[in-house]
Amino acid sequence: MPAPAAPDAAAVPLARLAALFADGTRAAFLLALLDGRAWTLGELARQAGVAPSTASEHVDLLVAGGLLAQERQGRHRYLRLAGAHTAQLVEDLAGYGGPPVARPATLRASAAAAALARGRTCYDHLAGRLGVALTDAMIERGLLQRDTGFALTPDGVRWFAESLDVGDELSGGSRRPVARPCLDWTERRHHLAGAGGAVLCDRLLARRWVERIGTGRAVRPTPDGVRALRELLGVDVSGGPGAVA
Amino acid sequence: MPAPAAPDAAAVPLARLAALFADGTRAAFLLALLDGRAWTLGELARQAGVAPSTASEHVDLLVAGGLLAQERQGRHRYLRLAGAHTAQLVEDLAGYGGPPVARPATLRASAAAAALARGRTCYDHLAGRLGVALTDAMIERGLLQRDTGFALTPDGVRWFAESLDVGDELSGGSRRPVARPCLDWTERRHHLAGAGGAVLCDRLLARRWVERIGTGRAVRPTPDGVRALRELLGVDVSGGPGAVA
DNA sequence: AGGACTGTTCGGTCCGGGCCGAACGGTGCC
DNA sequence: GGCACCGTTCGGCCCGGACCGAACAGTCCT
Repeated sequence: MPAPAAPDAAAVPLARLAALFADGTRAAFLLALLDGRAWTLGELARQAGVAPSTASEHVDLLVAGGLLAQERQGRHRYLRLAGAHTAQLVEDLAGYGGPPVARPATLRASAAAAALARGRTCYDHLAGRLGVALTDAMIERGLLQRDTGFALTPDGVRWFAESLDVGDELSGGSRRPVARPCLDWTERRHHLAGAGGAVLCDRLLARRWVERIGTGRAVRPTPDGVRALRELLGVDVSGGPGAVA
Repeated sequence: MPAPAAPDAAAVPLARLAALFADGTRAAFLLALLDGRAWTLGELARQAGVAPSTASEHVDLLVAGGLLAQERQGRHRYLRLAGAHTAQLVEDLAGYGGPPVARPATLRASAAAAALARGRTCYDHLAGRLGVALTDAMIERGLLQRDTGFALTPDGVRWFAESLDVGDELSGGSRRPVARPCLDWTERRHHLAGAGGAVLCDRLLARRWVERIGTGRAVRPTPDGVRALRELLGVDVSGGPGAVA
């Protein structure tokens, strides 16, 4: 009946897990990776402002701790969050503001989350159901190939040029891959990232086929956009009943 | 458009928060406090196996970090989690097992959570809807007073003696307070703790008016218990439709 | 008043770990 | 093959912080 003398055995694992977050550099890595992209080690190091050697050690810890998944491609080491569960935990910690202050109206919060699930930007491209729908449509129409990592087909390059007035941005001038898959936390599916994904997002925003909601990452297709995308890709991005205010 | 050179400003606060969890002793404190009781500093120190001076410093950090709330009473320093939001975060971290392995059947998990919300032991007394219902009933019938901190009325002492065969366990022989409020995370309301809460839980279990479900903290009233508690306190603890397997 | 007990402060020790630079190995490109 | 680039390993530095014991302050009980 008195206090159990055995210190809770779960304490050590908890502390070990928390220690992975308890460093500014690692926290910066995790927050950066929250966008769902796979970053290279060098990108992470630059983002956090540390030497590559330092970043390498941090990444080792995060991978060993199960928070990050890695994929080596040639001389690059791509890192991404280990899964949606991990992203959730990062967001929980990052979003913790302390309990005493009035909680931000649960209704508003869940509405905001739903908006993000429908459509949002992920770094510089489109994600959420909108991003996945566009990617699926491009694959279906032979504009995009889904081997290991996405690849734009010749038809795809032509489509970008003719339908979206894209010039030489996709001719490989930059070092950045033209098409790369990006895993979506809400959809748990891949969508188009890379230079192609970025230029797609850029053009859709420029033509006001997609517009930002408020100041955050959430976006939604406009009526014009719904029409145009149905024409161009045969896809319905209206989001179903009740999706647009 | 390239990587933003500014390291995410949220990284430092995140790391600072995580650092509070990133120590075995502090983690043990937080896990112990997860039961919703307010512990004294000495209890926490003994539980975690550290010197009081060490515990004092840890508690300072946790309070300053907003994870713990404190209340000084005489020579005691009572500590409890700062709120339900905090408890949620502790549980999220403690329950993180890594995403790659198959999630433990969400159905089972939510069923277990529901069982805990209905009724459970909280250290040595009853919590959940069951604990709150019993406490409310005792207050309504004048057995318990709710000033600052609970107090057992003379009627309450008599009720314990006559209805539950409680002898001198409540006559202040021990140093422990007879009645103390304990905040419930699922209900966000107070229920009876202290020696009175402990003896109540003890008797109800002994008479098999309440029984444990499996090996954890979850409990449920038995059919006998539902009958007896309706008679003794005029309270319905059947838990509504579908509450009992 | 005295004694028992709870918690705090302070000094001192010690270990872990975050950081860098230098050297090295692997990969891809010309 | 040569060269640029990406990442890793290793040694070394240094700071933060976890811990204890001793001394002290405050509270409660007798």
